[in-house]
Parts: sequence; C-alpha cells; structure tokens
Amino acid sequence: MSPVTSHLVAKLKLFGPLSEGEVACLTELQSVTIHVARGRELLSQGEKGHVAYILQAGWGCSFKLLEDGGRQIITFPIPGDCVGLRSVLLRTSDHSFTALTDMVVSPVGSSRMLQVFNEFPHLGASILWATSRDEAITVEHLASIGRRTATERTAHFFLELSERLRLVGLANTTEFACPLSQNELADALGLSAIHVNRVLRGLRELQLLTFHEHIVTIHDRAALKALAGYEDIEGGPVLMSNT
Amino acid sequence: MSPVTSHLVAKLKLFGPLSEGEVACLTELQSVTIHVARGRELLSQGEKGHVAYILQAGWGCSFKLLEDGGRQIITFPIPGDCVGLRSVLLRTSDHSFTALTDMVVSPVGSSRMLQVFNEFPHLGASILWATSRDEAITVEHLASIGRRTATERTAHFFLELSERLRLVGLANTTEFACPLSQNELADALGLSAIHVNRVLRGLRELQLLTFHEHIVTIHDRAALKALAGYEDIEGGPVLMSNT
DNA sequence: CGACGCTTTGACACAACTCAACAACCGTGG
DNA sequence: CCACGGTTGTTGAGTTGTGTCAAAGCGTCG
Repeated sequence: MSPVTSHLVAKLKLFGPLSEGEVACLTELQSVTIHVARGRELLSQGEKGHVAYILQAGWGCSFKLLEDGGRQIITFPIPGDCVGLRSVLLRTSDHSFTALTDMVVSPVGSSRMLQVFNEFPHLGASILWATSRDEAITVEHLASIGRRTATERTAHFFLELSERLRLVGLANTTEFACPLSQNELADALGLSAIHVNRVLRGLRELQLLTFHEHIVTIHDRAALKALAGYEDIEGGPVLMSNT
Repeated sequence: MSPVTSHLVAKLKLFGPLSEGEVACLTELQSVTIHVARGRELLSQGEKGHVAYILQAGWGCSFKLLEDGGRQIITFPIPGDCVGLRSVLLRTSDHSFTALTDMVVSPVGSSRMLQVFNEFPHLGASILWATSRDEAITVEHLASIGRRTATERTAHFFLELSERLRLVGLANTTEFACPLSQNELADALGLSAIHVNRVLRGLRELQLLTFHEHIVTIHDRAALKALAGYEDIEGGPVLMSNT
C-alpha cells in the first residue's frame, strides 16, 4: 500500500525521530490490511467492539446518531489516523465509523496494542501525542460549531482539512481531492445540506474557495484564513528541541 | 482535603479495583494542594505550560478563545477530573482553564506523570480510561451543539452534569449545587446569555427543571430525558468482568 | 451611597431551516 | 436502447429559532 514510509510513520515523525525498531514495529502493525467497501460500517455506536483501526487509504467518517434520526459527524479520519482507540477503552463504542469511499485499514487488537506500548514506550508516547492532536481538532470543531457563523465554520473546516492532508502528502497548497457530499459536509458542520450549498456558492463568489467535482481549490488562502479566524495548529510540525 | 477516599480514587474505582499501592500513589499525588482564587487562570491558550492538575474542590472551566472575542467553553471539570493532560503532550496549550469558584488543585508535573505510569501501569490504564470518558463527553457535547435545539441541548447538559456529579457524590437524584452564571452556560451551550434565560424559563414552566440561586432541581427526570434525547453514559459504572 | 454584575423581559432583525421544484447524474432493468 | 428511480446538487420563497439591542430590577460590594 504505502511505498516507502506509511502515512502513520510520516505523521509520528513530526513528534520526534523514530528508531529503526519502532518503524519496523509500525510497519508490522500495518502489514495486515483489510479492504473495506464504501458504505460498510466498521464501528457501530453501542456495540461492544474491541478493535481499533489504522486507516491506510480512503475516506471515512466517525459520527454519533441522535434519537431523532439526525447525525453529527465528529471527524473525517484520513490516511495515517487511528480510529476507535476510545471504543477499545470504554467497553461500548460511543460512536460509529463508516467508509465513505472504498478504504484500506489495518486492524489492531487491544492486546496487541498493549503489547506494543510495553515493548516500545516511546512509540506509545508518540501515539498518545497523535491522539491528543486529534482531540485538539475535535475541540476546535466544537468551538467552530458553537461560536462561528456558517461561512466562517465552513472556511475553517476546509483550511484545517487542507493542513491535515498536507501533513500526509495528500494536498498541495492550493488543491486537494475531497470525496465528501454536501450532505456529509452538512452533518459535520451542524448545518442543513441546502445551507451548505449556499455557503459554498458564497465562498465561490468571493473567489476564496471552490468545491467542484470533489476537488477543493483554495484561491486565496490568506483571505480565507482571515474570514475563518483560522490559527495554525500548534504542536504540529514543531520539532522537539532535544532527543 | 478529601476525608477517606479522594474523588479521583472514587472515580477510578469505577473502572476496576485499585491495589493499596495504587491508592497510596494517588493519595501521594494529591498530597500537595494549591488554593486557587476564583477568576485565576491556570492554563492559557497558546502558552507552553507543562503542568496538569487534579481538581480537588471547586468549579472551573476549560475553553477556547476565538479571534472575534467570543469564547467556547469545552467542559466544566469537577472534583476528581484531570485538567491539562493534553497541553502537557502538545507543546503549547490549545485551550485555557480558569477557576469559576475558589478551587483546590494538585499539580502534576509531566515527569512525575510518566514516572507514575511506569511504576503503576494499571493506574495508567485507569487514567487513560478516565480520559477517554472525558473525550466521550466532549464528543457528546459536540453532537449536542451541532444537532440539538437550544432547549434539548440545555436539558441534555444538565442531565449529563447531574450524572457526573453523582458519580463523585456531589449530587443526589433531584438536586445539585451549580455555581455557573447564565453567561457561562451560554458560552458552553453555544447560545447567547439572553436565550439561555428564555430556555431556562421554558424548562421551568414545563415543570421539568429549575435553575435558581445556583441550585439545579430536576423535577421530572424521565420527561427531561425524553425531551433531551438523553441516553445514559455507557462504559461508566460498568464493572470489569475479570481482575 | 453609587457602581457594577447578573437576571429578566420586550421588540426587532437576521441567520439558518423547511418545503418545493427542477436539473444532472448515476446504475439498473425492461 | 431508453425508461426508470435514486442520489446529489441547485435555486427560490416563506418560516422560525436565536441573536441583538434596549431597558429595568436586584443583589453585592466597595
């Protein structure tokens, strides 16, 4: 799947250098891959599943279903992300996870995970760091939905997505592929699909961003950041001073 | 501070039994306490702080500041909760944390934390479990703000708060003390303070819940749960089958 | 005492939702 | 082959939930 280094290895290296043994361990973890068809549900809210996944390729979404039938998408994991760590610890999963496109994932059982943490403590810290970054993204998302207007929120979302994809080499400065439907965007942004459409039109008319045929093009990044109130993610590509 | 067992010990016991050594370790961690005056800021967004805190007594809130001056409160930590674990891992804190009432906290340095994790691996797992629970609460909060109406959201918030407080013995089935202002509620719920006031009036007129003089009284829990679409927190007081 | 913060209420404005209709694009099956 | 239903995107018109502005009552505290 991944040519020389996997997305996960690339990401964890942002936290600090990895030893050969650690890289080998990560490679081994990802040696088993499962192909998942678009639409399949890997984690179901309320289920007692005990497997986490490393996403290798493709797009998915983790979300919560509400009683009234609505849903809130929490995040769109991208290649290199770990999914379901939380459902391993809590006995029943508090959220669902489905494939939005065909996906390739590597399952990691809970016992294997503990074993890795014991054998490579530094790797455990790296993964904990990655988890903290994900959590920070969720928190930012919360702030977005709670306190930003629909347009700001949407702009912010695409800027953040662009950054995340860039870290794993899936976006350049102006463009990236984004297989999401406006419906899915709506469930992520806490809006109606129709309003998402209007917001996208607005951003297009402002010559800031285009979302067309599942390609996102950022025409004026600086202006978009200003509109969204976007601040670069801290603790990201910051290099460790020692080690 | 805490008479026989601390709030933290009580909470972690929900995950699984603790050995005497583990309890002793937790007690020792909380042997140093700092008194914090209402209004003091312990963590500042953007700062490079490397200390986490165990909240012993009092109320605080962790929140994000937005560029336009608005703020979004992420959660109100209550006694027994750990705060700032994430800012220890990411090099700069992505959120702030201030005291809403006078507080008592125990600081835990990052090195001390790692040391504990090494010496008592099971304790590390317990704390990781508690962290996962907190994250699940944040995710639920996200779903609330994104997909529930102001009234549902408010009802849900108080139900959840009531559960959390009950776990550490700070609430009974019908009542609990809650020193939050309507302004703080608004920043947590993603509403304006004025609308919070209207929503509270509505809940009072429906004879479901009263928020008066910083005492929350739940008059009809079942009806309130139905209105909020509240589902009990999974993975909470569930007992481990083994060990 | 006055100043300030918190709560409460009313009138009004506006952002976002709903409903409805249509166009474009599938994959499917007659 | 074309007809067909289903999904996604697009747009308009009208509604509604929530925010904004303004003002007043009430504690508390200096």
